Amino acid sequence: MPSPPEASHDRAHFPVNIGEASRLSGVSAKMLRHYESLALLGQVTRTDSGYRQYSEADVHTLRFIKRSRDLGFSMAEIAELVNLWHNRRRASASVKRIAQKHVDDLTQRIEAMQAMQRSLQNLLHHCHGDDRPDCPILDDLASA
Amino acid sequence: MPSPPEASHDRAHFPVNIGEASRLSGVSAKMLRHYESLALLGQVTRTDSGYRQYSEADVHTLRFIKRSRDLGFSMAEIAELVNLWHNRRRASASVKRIAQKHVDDLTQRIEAMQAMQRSLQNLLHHCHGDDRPDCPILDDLASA
DNA sequence: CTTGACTCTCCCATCATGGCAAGGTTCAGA
DNA sequence: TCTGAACCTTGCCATGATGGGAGAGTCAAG
Repeated sequence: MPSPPEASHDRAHFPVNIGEASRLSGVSAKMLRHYESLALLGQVTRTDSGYRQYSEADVHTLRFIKRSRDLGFSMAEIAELVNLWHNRRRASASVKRIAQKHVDDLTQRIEAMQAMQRSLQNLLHHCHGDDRPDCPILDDLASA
Repeated sequence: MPSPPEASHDRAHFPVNIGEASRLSGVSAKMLRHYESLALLGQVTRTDSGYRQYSEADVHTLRFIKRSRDLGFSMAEIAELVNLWHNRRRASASVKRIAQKHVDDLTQRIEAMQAMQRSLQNLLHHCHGDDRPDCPILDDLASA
């Protein structure tokens, strides 16, 4: 008879230890502890010997956090999003406001980087890049 | 007779203290000390009482650093660039290589951020953003 | 001499993440 | 039952570029 398999990549039986929660969520164990210290997961239960025990709901929340990080939200924003997610009386406008602000931040940062890129590509274009010392890139950095 | 004016925004007479070097270069005094600890400025001379004294050449180098930071180069890259700038036997290819790598880095980061932006704008588009709780943004974060 | 502006060094904080060390726990196999 | 591997714990330090502040010393003008 096959006893419960404990396999990492298979259906886990909950609650799970931190390593398994990490594998299931794609978040490193280090970050799991960190998120806990940021109070993103509420009370994480422990075994008698102190091991953290993650429920299926915890892992769900961790996946939510992971996805939010992948979209570039800061931990402060994610804390807000998780709260809204867990609050059935939220207004979708609150969520949209956070997301819109993040998009605006991204837009600004992208534009700043594109401006750098334009300047640099202009300089690159003028630098012959051989073994001679003359270099319009350095000239620009030194004088602009 | 007007004695030397020491004016911040006028022609300074060198060497200058850190505050004046900061104003002339646009780099904060805090960062001047930091750059010194990174050995970007060589030996900064001191008065008997320990005040730093910046030469005109130092301020020129600081402007170079400032401009490089504004273009997004890391301090490690800037250290290389400053060395090349001060080395008359440099090959412009060395400079171009650094700049090209930086442009490639920027390209990658911009693309990553644009990908985030596309996803987010798609989600924003579907969220009505009113006082009802239904929210496709949260749905996506929770399930994707 | 006093006062205010300036400077000095040192320490701490950011933000999300990784690494390491020293020690305790769990479980499977011999 | 013992042992070793694999796991977990806490705690500290590091990143990169920057800012803030404390406590003390310096300088120049009044």
